[in-house]
Amino acid sequence: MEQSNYSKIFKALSSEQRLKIFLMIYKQCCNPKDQQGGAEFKAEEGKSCCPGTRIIEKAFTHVCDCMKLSRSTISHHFKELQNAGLITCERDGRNYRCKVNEQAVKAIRDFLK
Amino acid sequence: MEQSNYSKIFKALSSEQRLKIFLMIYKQCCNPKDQQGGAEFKAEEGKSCCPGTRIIEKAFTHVCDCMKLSRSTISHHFKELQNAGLITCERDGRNYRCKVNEQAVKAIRDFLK
DNA sequence: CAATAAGTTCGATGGCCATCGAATAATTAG
DNA sequence: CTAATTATTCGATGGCCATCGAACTTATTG
Repeated sequence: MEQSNYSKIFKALSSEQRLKIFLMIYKQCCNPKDQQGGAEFKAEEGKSCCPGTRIIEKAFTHVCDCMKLSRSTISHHFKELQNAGLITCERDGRNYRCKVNEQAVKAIRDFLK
Repeated sequence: MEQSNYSKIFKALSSEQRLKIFLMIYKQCCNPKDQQGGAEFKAEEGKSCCPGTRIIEKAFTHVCDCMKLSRSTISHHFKELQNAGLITCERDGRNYRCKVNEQAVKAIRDFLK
């Protein structure tokens, strides 16, 4: 991965609020046992597959419930995370379905290797 | 390491120019074989120790030679990298002696583990 | 259809930040 | 001491960005 892509990823994670949002999603995707109380913030039965591609239903709504930011700001942060390639989101009716992008996770892990 | 420290590190690396400076120093410290032509950008004989704590002499000057930025801007970037805990610098007379902070490198490697 | 719910888009705002050149300080060489 | 070299500090500037509320769109429910 090129330097400019890394700086995009790091820029996306340089906002403390956005980092928090990303880690909420990441932990649900990759370490479902580590969730801190947010019992509902969990992939639905039958919607998850292998670790790392677990799909989060109603991600937007749950993030809104957990943070003191306006919905428009959170919408903006989701967009930035998508633009940096960190997450992928789909609309499902009125709701959001989203997952962490494994390629980006691998890139972060390979940085400084 | 706490989330707010991670966002500081990522903020420091979110500027493309600053990322480039950090990687120049990092590669000299940790992978001296990987240098791209900058033959002079190398720890002096007898000044280096174990990998990861290799000391870079005249880092500031060499970075200035390699980048199209004013010296004042580069000075600013060095300060930001220090504030984020990524590098440590000392003055040695008129020159700069600097090295990568292993603790920060470890933190980056442990992110998403 | 009407009402509610979920996200998006827009415009404004305040603040931070990358960059520069100039002035300054500190050190070394002649 | 003087001149040259090296890096810092300062003030200005232009641009980007996090945040908000309001208006809007789309989808669901009754």
